[in-house]
Amino acid sequence: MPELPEVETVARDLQRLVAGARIVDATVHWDRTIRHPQPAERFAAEIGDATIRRVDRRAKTVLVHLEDGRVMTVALRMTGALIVAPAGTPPDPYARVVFALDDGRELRYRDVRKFGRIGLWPGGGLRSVGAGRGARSRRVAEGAGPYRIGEVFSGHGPEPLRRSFTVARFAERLARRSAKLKALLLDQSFIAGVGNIYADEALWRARIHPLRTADTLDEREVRRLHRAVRQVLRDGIVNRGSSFSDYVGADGAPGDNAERLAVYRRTGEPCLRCGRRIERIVVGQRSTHFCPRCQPGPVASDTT
DNA sequence: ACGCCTACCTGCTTGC
DNA sequence: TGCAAGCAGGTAGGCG
Repeated sequence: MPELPEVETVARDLQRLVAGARIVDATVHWDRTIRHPQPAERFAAEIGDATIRRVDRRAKTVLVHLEDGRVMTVALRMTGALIVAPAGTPPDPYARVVFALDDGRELRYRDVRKFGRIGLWPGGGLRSVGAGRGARSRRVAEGAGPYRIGEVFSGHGPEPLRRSFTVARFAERLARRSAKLKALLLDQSFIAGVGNIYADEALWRARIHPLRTADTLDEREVRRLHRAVRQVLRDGIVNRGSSFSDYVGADGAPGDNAERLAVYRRTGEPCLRCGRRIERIVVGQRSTHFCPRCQPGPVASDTT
């Protein structure tokens, strides 16, 4: 999907474009886009006539805060996009939910692959977006109904761009885990917002092999990885995100970051640091790109 | 805790 | 040209 930088770009665009606008109508073209607790049939009625106060982001989810305190969450997953269309823009066959605004514009949720989900939550208590198995088992353990706010939004790891995400905190979390770094960076309960593109980019930047396990990093490597994760995400935001096929900002324009990536989808091309050809392997069923020279292999002792 | 698998969807690219 | 296989930015959930 859109990863952290793409979602951040969309949220900032929306804040600029639709904060203060009123939603006067909503049309759901694909029911399953609407997740619990609002059945799709009721969603349009529930959201109708709501004014948008503010738009921001948590992990990879766009949060649309309404004046009455309720929050609409939009998880874009793989191909979701939120686009503000000026009045008179021709309909989009991939628009799954369309919000009519009071000034004639439309806020369109477009999603070719239909993986994305939109929720509408009561005010007060929305804190963080649930991720991983932990979130569900916690709900069960507490005996709460499914999707009670607070539980739904409780499973995410730290936001990597916050000041509270320190090297020390990262080091402590890494030391407790024996998983491969690539898999760990993709785990939203470990760190929020990193996806396949930025995981590969961060590891290349830190000069660490994707198959290294978390608890084998020394202090300097942890520091490099911490810096690298933050830097690739910040660069992504500055460049308005990485576009390959579907991702666009809320203004409908693709981002500029894809052409600046060092390894992602650059298999066989020269490493920007050393010239060696970039390799592609599969880790946890995900495409993984790295430079075999700059990012030396995890084990040298197997055969010796 | 972790790895592996399937499912959810559609469209584009690649290879025969 | 046609057609099938493989691939894609994410994540939930089941099993071992």
